[in-house]
Amino acid sequence: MSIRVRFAPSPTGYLHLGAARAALFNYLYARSVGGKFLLRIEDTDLERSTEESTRSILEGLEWLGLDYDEEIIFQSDNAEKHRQIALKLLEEGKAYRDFTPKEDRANTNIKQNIADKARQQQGEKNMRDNPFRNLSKAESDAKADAGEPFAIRLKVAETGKTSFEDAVYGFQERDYSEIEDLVLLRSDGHPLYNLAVVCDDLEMQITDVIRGQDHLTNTHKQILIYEALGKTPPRFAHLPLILAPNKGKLSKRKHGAVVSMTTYRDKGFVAPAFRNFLALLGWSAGEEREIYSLEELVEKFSLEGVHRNNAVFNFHEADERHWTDDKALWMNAEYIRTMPLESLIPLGKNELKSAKLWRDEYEDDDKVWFEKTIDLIRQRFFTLKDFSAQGRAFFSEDFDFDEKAIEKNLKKFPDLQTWLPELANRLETVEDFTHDNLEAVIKKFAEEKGTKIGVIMNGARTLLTGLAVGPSMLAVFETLGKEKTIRRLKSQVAWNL
RNA sequence: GGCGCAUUCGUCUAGUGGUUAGGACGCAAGGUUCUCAACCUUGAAACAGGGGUUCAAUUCCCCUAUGCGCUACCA
Repeated sequence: MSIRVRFAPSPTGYLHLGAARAALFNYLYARSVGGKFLLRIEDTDLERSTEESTRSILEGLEWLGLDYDEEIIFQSDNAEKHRQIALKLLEEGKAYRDFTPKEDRANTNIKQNIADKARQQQGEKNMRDNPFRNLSKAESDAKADAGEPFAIRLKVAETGKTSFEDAVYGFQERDYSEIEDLVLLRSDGHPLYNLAVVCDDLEMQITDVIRGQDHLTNTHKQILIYEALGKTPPRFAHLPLILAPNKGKLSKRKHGAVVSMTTYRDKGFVAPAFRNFLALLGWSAGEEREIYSLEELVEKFSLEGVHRNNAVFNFHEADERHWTDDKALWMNAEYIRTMPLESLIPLGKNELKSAKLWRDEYEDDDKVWFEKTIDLIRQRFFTLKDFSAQGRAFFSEDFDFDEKAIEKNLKKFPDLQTWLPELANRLETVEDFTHDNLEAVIKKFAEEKGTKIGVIMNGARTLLTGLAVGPSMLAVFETLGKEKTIRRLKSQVAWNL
């Protein structure tokens, strides 16, 4: 049977880091073995699920280039089937009705409550002490017929243990005494997660379940359901978690935008770069290398290469320069300056468009110029945003002057206020406005003025680009062209700021 | 509290019963340069602790510590 895996997010927010990586690993695994990568939206939590989230998740997957096979399954569509299956288990005596009134839980600190409760009743807990567990069928039916509300619980055997071989964590075993009679169907008739997952995975013919390690212990419960259903469980592979810098849980609520896929898209990340980064969080090919194309990841990926220990996503909230993981930032810059120019062009276009700097000539009469310019300035950029920010002066006359640059490169050398317009006149005479010719003229000019060439160049840089940093000035002159170069050198705007 | 999982530089990680414990990011210093990146060179930086097993343990076993997860009529 061919391999079938699924990514099954619940639509309660945007696609976050951990989920994205789970999706990526599923995708890589499926592609590497020639299997199918399916998508299932687990929207059974009606209160928290939103269509907006679903859309956001799909966008995130699309951005990462993780295309799925077949139709998307919405778990809520299958609720009735799940209910029937629970009823069937009840019928077969593998589950029972629990008439215990539903406990109202305050949703805050719920985990804490559970732990506290467990602490109080330590030693005396018995997972099989439900008074309705051994009710006769007649009695149970009678109560149900009388309209008493009930949940359906799986009847877990008194003794024994479940076990499975996890592809990442190895052999796992759990004693039945550690597993409660889990609820399959709520008293309001809604199927619960563990039941729904098992039913859907069965229906979708999933062969390998690859998901976060937070489900490792849930797996035992699910195996119990598979057994009750008389089905063979799929193979399981659990992934280590991605933690916050304090090694705590990385959460949407606490960490916000830094864990959202859309943030990276909107902040100018190149999708293949971020995907590459994500792949290396919890997996390695066992070689000293970090740049991998999607094809290479597919080729190299294996579950054996997945780690068992959690990874820290190392960002610094307070530090603007290190707002997200340094390695992600570095990788993005690496991609921007080394990816094939033709792949970068559309991304640059996109960025300029959204900054309202795009002109159609860039694809037409000025195509060559545009591509050359992108190629020139990409060398020192970290994100696509830089094309419209630091790169603005190349595409627009309307750019800002950096105060520090003015101070450092212009005002510190007052002579430049007359020299640079003078240089402009000199450049006017240059017929062939290219690197070598410009260099000769400027060198000579600097010598005449008895100043270092750097003073001239940096002053010019600030007048031409508004910045203190940037590409080699000879390249900038050439790229901007004679007319703009001369105009900007003569402009007194910066001097008056 | 119970159960489970984990533990190599700050972070991502490689690795082996005998290694100068390797790489990457970040950081620092130097070189190069018209600036800043890039690039090159160099540097600081790790096997959680304690017991075993062994001629030898970072590697195998146990314990402790720490972290994380699960322990819901959430997913």
